[in-house]
Amino acid sequence: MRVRFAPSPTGALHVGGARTALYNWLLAQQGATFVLRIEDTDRERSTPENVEQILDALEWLGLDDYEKPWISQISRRERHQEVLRQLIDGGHAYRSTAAKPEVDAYKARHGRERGFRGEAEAEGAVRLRVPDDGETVVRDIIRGETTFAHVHLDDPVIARADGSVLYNFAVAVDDLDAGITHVVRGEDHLSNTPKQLLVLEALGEPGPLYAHLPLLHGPDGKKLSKRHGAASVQELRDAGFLPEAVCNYLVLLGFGMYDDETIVPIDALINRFDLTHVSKNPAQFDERKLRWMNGRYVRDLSVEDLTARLETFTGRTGLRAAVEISREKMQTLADFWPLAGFIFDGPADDPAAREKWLDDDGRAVLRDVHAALDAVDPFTQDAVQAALEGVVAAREVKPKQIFQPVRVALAGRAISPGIFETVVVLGREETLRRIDRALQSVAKAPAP
RNA sequence: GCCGCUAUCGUCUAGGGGACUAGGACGCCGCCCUCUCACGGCGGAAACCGGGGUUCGAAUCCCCGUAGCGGUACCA
Repeated sequence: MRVRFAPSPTGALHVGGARTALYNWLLAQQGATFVLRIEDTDRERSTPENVEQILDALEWLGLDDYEKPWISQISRRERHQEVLRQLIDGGHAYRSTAAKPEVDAYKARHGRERGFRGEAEAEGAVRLRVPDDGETVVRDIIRGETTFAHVHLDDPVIARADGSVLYNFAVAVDDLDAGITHVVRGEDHLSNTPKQLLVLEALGEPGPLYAHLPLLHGPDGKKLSKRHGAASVQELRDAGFLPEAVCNYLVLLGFGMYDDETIVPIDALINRFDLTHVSKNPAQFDERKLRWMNGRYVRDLSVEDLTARLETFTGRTGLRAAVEISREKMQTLADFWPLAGFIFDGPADDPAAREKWLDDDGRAVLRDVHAALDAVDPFTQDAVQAALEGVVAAREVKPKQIFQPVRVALAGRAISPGIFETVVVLGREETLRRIDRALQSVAKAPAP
C-alpha cells in the first residue's frame, strides 16, 4: 500500500490539508508507504518559501516521516511530454483550439448536459478524447462507487497550447509512476476524478483506490478560509495551540470512534484509525472545542515541558515558577502572558479594578496585609496563607475583601493565579514593594 | 444551468432493521467547590430535513422532493 499527500504549492498549510496529511500519515503508521509531492503545474508557484512553509507545518504537527518530497512540475517535464505524445499518437488525445465560446456553442446545439467533443486540429491545447458511451466508476472506500456517465463529461484539456500540462493529467501520471495504490484527498477532487481515471484508462492502467474526505467548513457553513480566523496550521501555532491537540481534534473531526472517547492521543489513534469509518458529511471547524481540547493537553503536560514550550512561544526565560501556578488556568499558550505577565513586567493597568478594590477600605486592608507579610518568616506558602487569613479573621470580613485588594496591588487586575502562590512567587520584597506602590499611586490620584 | 456528493442536538459525532425513553463530547443553563479567573463534580434544556414506499417493525433500506456543499478553467 502506497499513499501520498499532494498539497497545492501555495504556502500555508490549510487545516483541511493538515487533516488529509494526518490521515495519510496514520495509514503510513499502519504500514503504508507515505509519499509527499508538491503538485505544481501552474508556472512554478512552488517557490522555495512556499515549499518550506508546507514542510514546516508538517514537521510541527509531527507528520514528517514521508519519502523525500518532490515537486511535479520541476522534475517531471520530460516524462509528461512523453506520455502526452503517446496519448496523441494513440488517438486518445488531440489538439484543439476550442475554448469556452466553442464549448458553449456546442452545448447550445447538443444540450446543456452533453459533454463537449472537439475535432482534431493541427495546433492548440491538448484534449483527452472521452468515449461517447459508457461510464467511469470511481471506487471510493468512504463513499462506495460513484458513477459518471461519459456523455456528461467534456473532453478535458490536459495540456496548454504551449505544451505545459494541467493538473488532472499530471496528477494521474505522477500517481501512476509513483506506484500509488490509495489516494486519500479532499472531496473537492471527486468530480475531477473521472478525468484522471480516463487518462489512466487511455494508458491501459487500472487506477488507484480512492478515499475522498469530506470538506471542512467555517462556522457559517461555507468552506473554511482566512476570514474564519485560524484556517492554516501556522495560524494555529501562532495562536498558541499544541500540535498534539490539533492532531487529536483534526482526526476526530470527520472520524467517529466506536466508543465515546474524545481525548485520544495520536499514538492511540494509530491502532484504531480506519478509512471505512470516516464520516461522509462536511464538518464545521469549531475553534471553541479545539480550545477546550488544547486546555486538556496543556494540563497534561509536565511543568518542565510546558515551561519549555512557553519560553519558546513567548521568547522569555525563567518562567517555570509562574507556569507552575498558572497552568490550571490556560487553554492556549497565548493565554499565559495576559495571566502571568505581571509577575515579570509589573502590574497591569486596569483602572476599573483599581477603582473597585483600592478604595479607602482596600487601602486599609493593604496596610494590614503589608504589616502581616512583613512579619512572616519563613516566607512559605503555608505561612503566607496563615498571615493573610489572619487579616481576614482580624477584620471579620469575607476573604474576598482582603484578597482582591492584594491581587489588584500585585497584578494590577482582578484576575490572577492563586493569591498565596502569587505572593510567594513574587517574594516578600517585591510583594511589599508593589503594595507600597499601590498605596502611593492611589493616594496620589486626584479626588473625583 | 449542467454533473456529482451529503443530510442525527447550535457544533463534532455514536447508530449499519427490533438493544432508541436516540448515547457521548464541545458550547449553553442551573447547582456544588472557591480568594478572582479557571479547573473539577453533579444536574438540565437540546436532534433523526420533508413526503412516499419496503417490512410485523425504519434514525437505519429504496424513491421523490428540499437544502447545503463541491465540480463544471489552456487553476491546483
